[in-house]
Amino acid sequence: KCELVTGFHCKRRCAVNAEDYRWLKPAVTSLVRKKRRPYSQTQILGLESEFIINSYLERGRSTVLAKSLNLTERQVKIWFQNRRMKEKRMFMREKLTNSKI
Amino acid sequence: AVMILRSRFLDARRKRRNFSKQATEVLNEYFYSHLSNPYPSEEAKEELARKCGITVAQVSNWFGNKRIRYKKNIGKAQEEANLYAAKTAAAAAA
DNA sequence: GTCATTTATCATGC
DNA sequence: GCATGATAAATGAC
Repeated sequence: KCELVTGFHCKRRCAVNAEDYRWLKPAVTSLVRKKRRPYSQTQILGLESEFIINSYLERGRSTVLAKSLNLTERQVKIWFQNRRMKEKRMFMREKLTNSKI
Repeated sequence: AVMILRSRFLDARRKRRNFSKQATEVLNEYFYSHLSNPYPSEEAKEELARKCGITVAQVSNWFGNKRIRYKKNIGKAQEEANLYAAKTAAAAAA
């Protein structure tokens, strides 16, 4: 049902529902999706300095951060999720380049 | 310390290099021969990465960019689509 | 929570 | 000057 409803494609998890050429159709979410807005240096710095302390948000911390950085709680939460993925990619890359040398 | 880690990560796109002609050829062949559902499995990605001499992540990046940019053109890229369609047809015939 | 994606943006190649 | 590869926000599946 996943991509029939959402227009999203996730091969690994939804291979059963992979309908031909559906990926060409505009995703339902793209009609409503919030446009990507790059964060300011001030916002990044605030988020990064918090991430240094701990990569997982403490309870209630997102509220404080969001207010001080003029972001929504959801944006702060998602930023930390993406940031953890970034950290993982950086680690994998480091490991890859080291093993090749 | 923050900026050091940051700048080191940004170096990846600062040091960006275009893929080889052969690598692009392999990726395009897969893309246009799976145009109905151009989402290679993890295994297929590894195979493509090995053939192209790039990383799996780079394969994922390429398909992500290819899908969105193909969809944006839709018609302008038909020449390329027909080219690779004919190529795979010729390969199948042989 | 992770993670494969979509989309816009960035930085570079040529 | 755009084409191209990589990254940054944002979404959805699980």
